Amino acid sequence: MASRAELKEQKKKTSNALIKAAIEICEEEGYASLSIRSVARKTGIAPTSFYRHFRDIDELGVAIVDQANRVLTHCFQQIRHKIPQHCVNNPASTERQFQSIESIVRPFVETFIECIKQNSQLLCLFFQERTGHSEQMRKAISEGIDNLIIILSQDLKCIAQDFSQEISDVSFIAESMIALASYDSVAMIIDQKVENNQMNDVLIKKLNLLLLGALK
Amino acid sequence: MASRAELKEQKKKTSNALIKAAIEICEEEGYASLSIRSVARKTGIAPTSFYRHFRDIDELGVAIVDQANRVLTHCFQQIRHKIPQHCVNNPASTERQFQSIESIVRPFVETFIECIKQNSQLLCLFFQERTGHSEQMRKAISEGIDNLIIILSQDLKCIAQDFSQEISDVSFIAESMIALASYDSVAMIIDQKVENNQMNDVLIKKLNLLLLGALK
DNA sequence: TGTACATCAGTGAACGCGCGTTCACTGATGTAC
DNA sequence: TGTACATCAGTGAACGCGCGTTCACTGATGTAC
Repeated sequence: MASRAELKEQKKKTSNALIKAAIEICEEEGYASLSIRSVARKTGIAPTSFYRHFRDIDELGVAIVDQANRVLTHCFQQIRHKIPQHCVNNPASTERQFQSIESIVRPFVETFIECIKQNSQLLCLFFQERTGHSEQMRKAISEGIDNLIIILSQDLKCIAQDFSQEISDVSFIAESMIALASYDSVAMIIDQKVENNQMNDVLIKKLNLLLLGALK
Repeated sequence: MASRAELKEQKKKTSNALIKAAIEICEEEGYASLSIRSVARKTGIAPTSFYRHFRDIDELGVAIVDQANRVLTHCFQQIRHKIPQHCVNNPASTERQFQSIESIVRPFVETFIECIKQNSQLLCLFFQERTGHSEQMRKAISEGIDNLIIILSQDLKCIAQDFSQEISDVSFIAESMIALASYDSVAMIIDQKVENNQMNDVLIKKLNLLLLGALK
């Protein structure tokens, strides 16, 4: 019935089930309350079976972070497609400048927030554990965010050329954008304040100001 | 020997000792790992004595947040004293504008980071638990940060007048400043990257850009 | 074709441990009469 | 001045519980000869 390959596939399924159960438990009780027994219980396997998949809870934590990294990388690729490669050629008026900035900020915020909503449990955990207690998770999260900064920086660089102004600190801007976006998003999810558009508008306003200073 | 008043004082001392011990444990193991027994052990009292001071761990958590709020409020009052009440009268040149912004950002960052260093355990916990699992703590922290935003907003308002430009979103700026500052600070403390001045410079750069966009 | 062995996800019993919480108690201080 | 009672921070024994981890096991699949 079950060939060796099918067995391997079954194992992968169980691993994924463990990850999914862990994310749900974290939402309810926080990562620190996550236990081998609780995640095994939720998955429907014996506690001892956990060790067939992960060495300990932190190794499972890193697997969760890896999944979040994949989701976020895909999100930032979507953002790239929605940002115009070149905004305005040497925009003269202040109005045109502001338009140009909106054309970056709005797609960024809307896509990011949408992604957060679609993966609220996963990404909330991701950003919370950036400063959590597990060193392995912190490391994996930090690398993931660095990767996002690189992606976003490239987008900003392209656009910065239009402003005929050197921007050496593009990665600072990208980092600030991600910091502000995640800062607000996590609070939103936890407090269940999913007052959709208001959230978007506030964040857009903040990032507009940031880029206005950076690109002017 | 010990009068009723002295007894009351002694109780206060024990409560403070519990708070201090709790902060230390949180640094080592995180707030979620904090237990009644561990904090009693570190304080040198019986586990059962804990209940003479706090109903449960979360009530102790709120007491810790209260202390952090006092420290931060004092910090922001110091910042107020270091920021010029009026920077430059209708600054004409871009250079003068930039100077004016630096005169806000630099004292803010230097005073804030100094305060974080002086109270690293306490404030790290404060900003980490902003999105933690205890609802009572989240509420107390949120109120504390709102208070800081109000203080900083008033400072910004005074200065904004010099730019002869209406700034309705001053509280957004204040919030962003605090968000970016805490975002970087907590990571710095946890990773023990206390590379003093580099940290300050990066944060000053970020906040300069933010205010440049906001005040220009 | 048959036999012996290897691999491997999953199991159930058992362990020792730290936890939160209860309970009745102590011993010092203050108060009522 | 003496006696009885109230208050209250701190104690130690005891409880039941969930935890991480160990161990020897099962039962199905694949492989060597």
